[in-house]
Amino acid sequence: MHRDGRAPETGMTDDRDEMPKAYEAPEVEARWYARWEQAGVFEASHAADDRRGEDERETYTIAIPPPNVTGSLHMGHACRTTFEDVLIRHQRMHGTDTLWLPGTDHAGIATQVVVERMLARDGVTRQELGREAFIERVWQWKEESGGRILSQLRRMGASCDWSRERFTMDDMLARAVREAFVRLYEEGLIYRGTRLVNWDVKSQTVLSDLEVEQEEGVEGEMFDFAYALEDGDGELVVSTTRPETMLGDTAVAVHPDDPRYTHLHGKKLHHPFVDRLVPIITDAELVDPEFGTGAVKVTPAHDPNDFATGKRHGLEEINILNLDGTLNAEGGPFAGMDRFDARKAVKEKLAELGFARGTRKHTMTLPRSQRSGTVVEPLISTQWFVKMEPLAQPAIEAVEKGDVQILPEEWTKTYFHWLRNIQDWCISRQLWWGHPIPAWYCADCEAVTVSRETPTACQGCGGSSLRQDEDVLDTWFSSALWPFSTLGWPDKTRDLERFYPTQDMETGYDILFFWVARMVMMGLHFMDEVPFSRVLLAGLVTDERGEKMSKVKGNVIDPLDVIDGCTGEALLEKAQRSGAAKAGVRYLKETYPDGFLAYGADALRMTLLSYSPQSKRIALSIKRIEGYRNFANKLWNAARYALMKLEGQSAAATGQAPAATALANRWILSRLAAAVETSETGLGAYRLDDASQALYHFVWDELCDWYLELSKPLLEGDDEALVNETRATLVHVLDATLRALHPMMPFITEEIWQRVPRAYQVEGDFQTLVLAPYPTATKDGRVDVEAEAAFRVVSDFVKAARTLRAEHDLPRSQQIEIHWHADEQASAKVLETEQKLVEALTQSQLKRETDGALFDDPSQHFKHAALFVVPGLRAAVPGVVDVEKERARLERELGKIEKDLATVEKKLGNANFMARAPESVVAQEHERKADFSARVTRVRAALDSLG
RNA sequence: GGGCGGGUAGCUCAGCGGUAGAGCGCUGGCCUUACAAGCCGGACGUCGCAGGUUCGACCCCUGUCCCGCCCA
Repeated sequence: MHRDGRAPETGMTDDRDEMPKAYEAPEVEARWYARWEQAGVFEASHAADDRRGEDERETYTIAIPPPNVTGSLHMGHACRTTFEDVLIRHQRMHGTDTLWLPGTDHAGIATQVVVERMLARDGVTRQELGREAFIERVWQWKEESGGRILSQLRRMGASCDWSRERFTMDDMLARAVREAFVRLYEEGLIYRGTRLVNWDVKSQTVLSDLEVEQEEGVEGEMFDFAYALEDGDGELVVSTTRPETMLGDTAVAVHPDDPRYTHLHGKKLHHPFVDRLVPIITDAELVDPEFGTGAVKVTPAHDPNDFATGKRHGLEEINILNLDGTLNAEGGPFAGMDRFDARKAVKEKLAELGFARGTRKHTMTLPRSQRSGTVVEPLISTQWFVKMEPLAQPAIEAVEKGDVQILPEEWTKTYFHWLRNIQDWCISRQLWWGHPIPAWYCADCEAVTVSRETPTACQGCGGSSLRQDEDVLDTWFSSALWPFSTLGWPDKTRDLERFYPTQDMETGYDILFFWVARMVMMGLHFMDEVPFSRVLLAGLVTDERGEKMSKVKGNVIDPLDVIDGCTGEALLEKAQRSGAAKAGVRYLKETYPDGFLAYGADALRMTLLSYSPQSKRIALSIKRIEGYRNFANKLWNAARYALMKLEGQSAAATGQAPAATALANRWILSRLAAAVETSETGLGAYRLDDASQALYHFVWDELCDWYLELSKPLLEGDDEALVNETRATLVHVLDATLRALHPMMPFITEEIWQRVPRAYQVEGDFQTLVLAPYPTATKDGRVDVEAEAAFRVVSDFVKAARTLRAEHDLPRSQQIEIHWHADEQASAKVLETEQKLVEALTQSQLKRETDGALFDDPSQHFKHAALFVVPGLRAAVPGVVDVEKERARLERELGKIEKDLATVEKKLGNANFMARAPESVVAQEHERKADFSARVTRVRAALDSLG
């Protein structure tokens, strides 16, 4: 803050040439996206472009993981969007024809629920409205508010090709879905079957195995009850966590070798509520004699294990449930009751009849619907399935052969494991909103007609009373086709030809099965080619404690809140509105009492990039975002400085490293080369953390902390050639840095770049950084080993002098004299040449001493001198020292060096080490030993001479 | 029960056979005309525990204890 009470200079100005002292992200970011989009710079080549001549550019394509159309941006999206945008922008700047294809997913259940809820407010149910009108209504909703998330992606800076935006319910994609369904059906890979499926009672639809989540560690209750033997002689006690299912019991199983029950084999039990005899069967697979009573009730229609048992023994499957979770007529006296009420009633009734045998606590796993959260009921139903095994095999091979690479690699195992144990995929859903199943049933015969177009006649009997299947397809079925359906498949379009297969698929590991694996299968099946060559899996974004973000916990951080800022009150209000629990609200209040400042999209992007992709968890820390906001400000101010120095001068960036003779200029170009190199390697290997860190470190620690400071004395000098060279270097390094950083921080870099004087042009009329060439280590930087070594002499010297100043409380305002002596010619030369720079950075006058002996007994020659020793150099600052302080300082330093020396000596004294360690390692240790002992000698001499 | 990760500075996390790192936090000094959202310094680690391999282990192997996730 401004402590002198001056008015802040940070206000927005109309004049954009005026750069405010502090960077204002919201103001800048608001301006750029629309300009980019209008100029069409994000668009990939179109068919029309081909006619202008051969477009020989390589292509690079990412199909966006389509977010739910009902959704709004959360941190997971923000994270993926950033990663993808960085990859895309980077490729684009390399001149590649890049396509980032955006769109949304129709999200069957979620969307239907949203619209039903709206209808409920008007007191209407979807059933009252009717199917057609309801779907009409969903479309209307989609048009009005469905695209919110897409505008939020824009706010993140996502450089998608909006001219190719898709929606999984578009006609084009619907056609692809029908085509895929019919083909798979014709190939025998889609079939209709009666199976035990997962039923979501609340949403009233079947779910695939993947949509069922197992809630572990639930405190439940094990209930024991007895079945009376038919012949009236004794009973058999069974246990269950779901007493109501006993109404569907069609057997009780015991282990064939269990001596306790041998006498019961083949006997029958009397069912207390329904008119049925329940046989006692023996089954070694189902029954664990150690568990409970060793007798297991069997309900084939409502439990997967019992279902299998039923098949083995030819048991009757009795469904006791209605689709809404109430008991049907099979429930006898309990018919019509809700499943949970029935559970209670059954227990009570059994107790009444004297069959209850007690309860005990039992920890269990509950299957819950991923969508509605309700407990899923297994029940028997006729549904459509995809036969997975034949599809899975090629998908396994694709990864084995390396046609698809999964990163981080450890996920490969998980991928294989799932595909090798794959179950058939239930794809029908009892919803209204979704792709209708292209199957028709005949009123006159048993035949099913599956067809691309609405059929007029039954394929079986030729009759015309056809009724279409009322179900729709699992949303993931259409998503599985996404990489090619979005490009026009089944037509052989120009885009399909040019952009399929895509290169990278970047998404959260949580949908590796849901989506990634299925896309690989479908891509291989329909296109004969993998849909993408790399799968990049990102971790889960959690709060800073590492806990999953959830509305109830109140720890959801909305990306837009950290981008544009949000007050503490607004934050609390939002959390409460979306159903945060008390503890959640408290957490929020304590953790972010003041809400969030407007950190900007660039800062959020850099933050997300900084986390290692190896980690399964990204514990997002606001402090870290703040750090990158500060980084943006740093960059801004570095630019302000550079542009100020360049104002009115002719220096301009050429897109090429200028010739440089001065050490500082040579050094920064060499560091630039290193930074670009590291960044490029990171980008290529999907180590965006390494890439962003390299540039961050370059900008802050090298460009700002050293180069800009060094440039000050250089630019103030009177050697005109040197001044020009420095200006040229300054403008070039700034320009190259902005280009390097642009994929990560698109907004601020563009804003600055527009003001950088440039002598090169970007193709097209609109001069934008989006299309500027990405820097390379060889063109924009220049590796200069010699300069780096020389620079190390300067920086070691400067740092030692600064430390000395700090330790002796020598204020900056106090000029000091530094007498120095170099033991090596090289160091001496560097210090001589760079004397002015060193003097400027240390606020001192340097005096070279040619006689090294002076430093053997320094106090004889330098009165009250503070001393420092750096590799190859010794120095004394006379007249500043408190003898005791200096002694303490030197002793500390001596201690450190001696410790290092001891370690090295021990190593070199080890015969085994000398005999077996590689030569280079031994040589290195020798070198270190020489260095350490030289320094020890010198510091000792300094200490001794203190007297 | 099977599988996969993780346990490194106060916090969040990199590193992974040859001198333990970053950011934040802590701390001392600075309003130095690019930046106090900053500058110049400093302190802080038996790298979960126990064995083993190796000249040398935070890193490889074995066991073990915690924590998380996925699958049954």
